[in-house]
Parts: sequence; C-alpha cells; structure tokens
Amino acid sequence: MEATLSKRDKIVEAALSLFAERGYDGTTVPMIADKAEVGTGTIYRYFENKEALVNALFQDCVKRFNDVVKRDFPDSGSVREQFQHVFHGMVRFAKENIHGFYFVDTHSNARYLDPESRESFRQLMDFFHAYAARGIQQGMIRPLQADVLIAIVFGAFTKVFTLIRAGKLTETPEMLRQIEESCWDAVSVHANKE
Amino acid sequence: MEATLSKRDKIVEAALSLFAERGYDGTTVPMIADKAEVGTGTIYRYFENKEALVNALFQDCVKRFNDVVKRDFPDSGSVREQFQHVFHGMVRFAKENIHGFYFVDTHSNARYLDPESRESFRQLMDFFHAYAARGIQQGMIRPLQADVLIAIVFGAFTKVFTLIRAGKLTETPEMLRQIEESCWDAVSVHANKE
DNA sequence: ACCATAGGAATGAATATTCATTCCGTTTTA
DNA sequence: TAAAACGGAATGAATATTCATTCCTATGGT
Repeated sequence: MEATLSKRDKIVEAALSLFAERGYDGTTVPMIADKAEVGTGTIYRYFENKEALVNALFQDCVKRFNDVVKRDFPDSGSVREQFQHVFHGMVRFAKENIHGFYFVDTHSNARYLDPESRESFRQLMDFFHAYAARGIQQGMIRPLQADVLIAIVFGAFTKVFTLIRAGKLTETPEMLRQIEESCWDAVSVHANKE
Repeated sequence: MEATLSKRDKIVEAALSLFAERGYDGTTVPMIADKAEVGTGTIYRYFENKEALVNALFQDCVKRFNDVVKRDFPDSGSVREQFQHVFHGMVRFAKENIHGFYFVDTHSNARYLDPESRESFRQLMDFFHAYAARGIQQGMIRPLQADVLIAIVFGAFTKVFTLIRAGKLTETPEMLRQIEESCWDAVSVHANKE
C-alpha cells in the first residue's frame, strides 16, 4: 500500500478525465501519459491498447455506479422512496466521480465498447427497467415505455450535471432537492390535474 | 437547380450524419467523401478544411432550429401555450432533421467551434432564457435558474430522441403528447400537491 | 480549345504501438 | 555485510499506420 497513487491509478484517473473532456477519439495516448506523468510505454504495461483501456474504465465506472445505486436500496419502501434513493445515489456518484458519470453517459453507445462493457451497462439499465415496471404496475409512474421514462430522468439529470461539471452552475442541497422533485413530477402520475 | 442533390449538399448531408454518429474526431475526411460519393479533394473545393466544415454545419443547423422554434411563436399566448409551441418546434426539427438535432446537442460545447458558432448557439439559448424568465415571473414556471430548467427539458427531450434515432423506439403522436406533458410537469408550478 | 469542376493518388504531419535500453529494488554470493 | 547479479518495471525514441490536406490529371460543358 502506498500513500501515493499507483502508476495504474494515475493512468486511469488521467484517461478518465481526458476521455470525459475530449472524447475517446480526441484523446491521444501520449496525452494520457503526460497527464498521468508516466512514460507512454508504461500505459501499455497495464493495458493491452487504447481500446482495452477505455473498456476497463467504462466497466469500472458502471460497476461503481451500480454499487452506489443499489447499496441500501429500500426494497420494501414505496415507489416514491425508491426513486429518492436512486436519485440520491446518482447525485452521490456524480459528485464523488464527476468525470465518471459524464464519461459513462457519453460513451454508453460507443462503437469501441466490447460485448462485456455493453453487457455491464445493460444490467444497470435492467435494474431501472424493473423499477419503472413496478412503479407503473402500482399506478405511481406514468404508463410510458420504461425506456422513455429512464431517458427523461437521466437526460434531465445528466444535462444538469454537465453544467455543474463545466463550472457553469454550483449545486446546493436545496437546488438538488428541487431537481429531484422536478424529475419525479416528470415521471409520476399526478392525482389531480386542473 | 438540379433534381438531384448538388455535390455540396451531398457533402453536407454525409458529414452531418457521420459527425452525429461517430463524432468529429472519429470521422475522417475520406470517410465523408466516400459517403457523399465524391472525391476527397472535392470537399476542399467547398470548405476550407474539416474545421470550417463542422462549423458551417453547426451554424446551419442552429439557424434552422432557430427558425423552426420561432416561426409563428405565439407572443401573446400563455406560458403553457408557448411551451407547447416550442416543444412542437423541437419535435418538428428533430423529425425533419434527425441527425442535425443530435449533432447540435452533442457538439455545442466542442473545442473546435469558432466564435461565430458559439455566438449563434448562445442566441438560441437566450431565447429560451427569456422564455423561462417570463414563465417564472408569471408564477407558472418553477423558480429555478433558467439554465437548470432548460437543461431538464432539453436533456429529457434529446435522450428520448436519441432512442428514436437509434431505432430503439418508434415515436407516435400520443407518445409525443405524453412526453410533452411530462416535460411541462417537470418545469411548471403545480397548483395543488398532496 | 478553354475553363471550371472533379477526382483520387501523393505528401507530410500526427498517432498508436513497439522495443531496446535504463533504472531500481531484491536476492545471491563471498 | 558488501558487492555482484538478477528481474521486472518504466521509459521514450523508433516504427508503422492513419489522417488531413495538397496537387496534378482528367473530364465535360461552352
């Protein structure tokens, strides 16, 4: 155990922020090496090639996102409580890992993702699908296709966090609370409408 | 005027779909030439270089989007009616120009956009800012920062249209109506909450 | 024949990847 | 215990590939 980051960790961190910032194709391997303060060749000691690196990164982020969202999930809570839990999980993950969240969002359909990466992302989505299905069944969530519901909440959330990441917005607990409410209102059934 | 697309138009169309599909850095000039069925050199007869091409494309799309959203805007209508108008404009633009919408969304912060492109996008955003401000003032729209409100609606909308674009979803008028309602509920003030 | 337009091979710069060498900590030997 | 030998991690210059851009030839319209 070192007090300082291992070479591998430095590479991972540098690559993540560059991929998030400039995209996969806009990031060169020497750029990553520079930022990580290692030799170019060192990257190839840890990853077979650039594609293997981006896939390792992607899977790692998805796994961590999965863990955060599912940890302490209130299985027996209400649909509303579960929504809040998931939303807070997203916030927590995005704050701890500001590049990781954006990276996953912008790369989840990328052509260079291998089957394993795609599968890991699909599993994450399955969890949200199942949630949406339960919510609809209980009459709490609007009867739209689960894909659409997920797209609405994730789309809104990621765009907001993109602003935060870009420094164009500073998040406050109150603002996050309001955004959560806003997202809930977007997908929930309203009892009484004028 | 030809019955068939001009060379320039073929280049523009090919470039647009490739940039939307693979991103700027992931698209090569010969790739564009191939898809447009022109020689590589021909592209340089119409555009100074790759960067000029992407900027011309961006500005053109933003302009068309602007036109669609602002055409017949109900200046004296209610905030709700104006929202509907804008939303329908977005739908119309996205349907007529499925790549263009996604292209603008994914490239609006790109490092290779020139000042003119940035300015054209800023003007478009100003329009939405002004709309949000009016809505808040009238007590119809939630009192959040305009940036956040815009991010919520645009984020939700673009993610849904990304699904449609990818063929993972087929849009119907009823579905679009529901999504419009969903987005409105996300940003509007609700008179009575339980 | 002349000019404008188009084409695509040629060019040089940029990029991913490799590899011979250096460096450094550990083990072996005297 | 000190010196020598070793092994694997790290390096960055060298190589092979890909790319944007140029340039010269070909084509077709007038």
